[in-house]
Amino acid sequence: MTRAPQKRRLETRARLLAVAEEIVAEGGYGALRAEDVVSRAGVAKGTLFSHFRDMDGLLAVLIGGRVMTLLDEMEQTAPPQSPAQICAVLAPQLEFVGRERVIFDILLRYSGVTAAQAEEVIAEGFLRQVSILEDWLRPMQAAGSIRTDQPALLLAEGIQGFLNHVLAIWFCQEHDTGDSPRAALQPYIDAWLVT
Amino acid sequence: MTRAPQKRRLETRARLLAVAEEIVAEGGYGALRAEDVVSRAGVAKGTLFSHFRDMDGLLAVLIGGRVMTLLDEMEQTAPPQSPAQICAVLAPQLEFVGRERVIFDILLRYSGVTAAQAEEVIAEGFLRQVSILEDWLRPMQAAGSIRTDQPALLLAEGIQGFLNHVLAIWFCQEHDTGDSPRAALQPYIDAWLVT
DNA sequence: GTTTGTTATTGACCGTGGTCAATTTATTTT
DNA sequence: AAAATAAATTGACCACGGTCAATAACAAAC
Repeated sequence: MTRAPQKRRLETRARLLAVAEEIVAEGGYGALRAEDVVSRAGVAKGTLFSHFRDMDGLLAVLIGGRVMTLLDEMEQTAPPQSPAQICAVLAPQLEFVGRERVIFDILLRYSGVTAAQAEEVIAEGFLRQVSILEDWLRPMQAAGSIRTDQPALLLAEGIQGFLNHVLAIWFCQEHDTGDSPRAALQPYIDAWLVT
Repeated sequence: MTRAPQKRRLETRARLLAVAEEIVAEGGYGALRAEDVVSRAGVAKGTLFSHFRDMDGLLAVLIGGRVMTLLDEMEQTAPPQSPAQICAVLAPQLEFVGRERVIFDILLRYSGVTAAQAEEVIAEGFLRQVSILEDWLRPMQAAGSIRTDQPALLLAEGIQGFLNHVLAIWFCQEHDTGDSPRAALQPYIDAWLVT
């Protein structure tokens, strides 16, 4: 039987997260150093790693939070009615993840971690994204604007796959090319949802 | 004007690679330590990093070699005639990459590095895979066994995307479930290539 | 063979992530 | 309130990847 954490611990954790966000705001996720976090937060190094398994764990929490916000916003937009609109709605996420390679890495790594372990916001986020997509696709199927020969779930998961695919490519070509990941996404979605 | 490397350098490089392969054979890619490599190879640490940018660079060469072998084998099999056969032919690759997360990570990271920089076997491998797939899909399109409304190139690239997708999922669920990544791949390929 | 210039290797050194026995702080028991 | 138990924090310590000025090995020029 594990006890509830004491107030002090929650405060420490909050301070660590706040400081981390601050550092990220200044220099991006790639600039996050353990030493910096603990010194700014006024705690010892060990404390950080008693709150988060490792730096990736901390990153996962930070990034997971952002993802959740993005999903909230996504959920509140009007449901898209066509493949093109789906791409449009997904654009903010692509933009966010496309910003830094670390984000992409962390997302991929934590995307399916059994959410049994606390703080795995990311896994939850992925599931949520699929179910949001699914909820959009089903009406479109009913309206006959996309294919109906496959379950909406599979189509939704496939879209997620394509998202990762274009992002992977995006990070490889050192984005000197003017085209955005979103532009790359379009043809896949079109072909995938085709009537 | 850069000169050709001297014999000694080539020998050192060969020794480093040989030793690295040896260590990998013993404990997997995850067990590869710089210290071990250099001590077994009888060189100083700096030498290793004068031959390879970093550990990932070394891994990329090792893994790239394997991938190339797999592609060679894939190229020599009889061209598949159906989506199911495509999955079957891709199985060895899934099996290899699915073995260790590091493999997947490295592949993803180096998959599109401008092959201008030498030793980027992996980027080459990805392009090769797409073109092999493309060469298989075109006859299938001609035979009418798969969809013809999309260019073979896009279909090939999509397949690559699904490969990565199922692998990503595979690594998340800590593969305690009995199902292989290959089984997960099938429905996507079927839906993607559907007539 | 000696000098000069280039390539290859060296290894002490540093930055950073992560650990863990010891210590301090809080909570419960008597 | 004092003693006993548990939670939270500490910081010296280690492992490992990676750097770079110094040095050795080699090749070319004389």
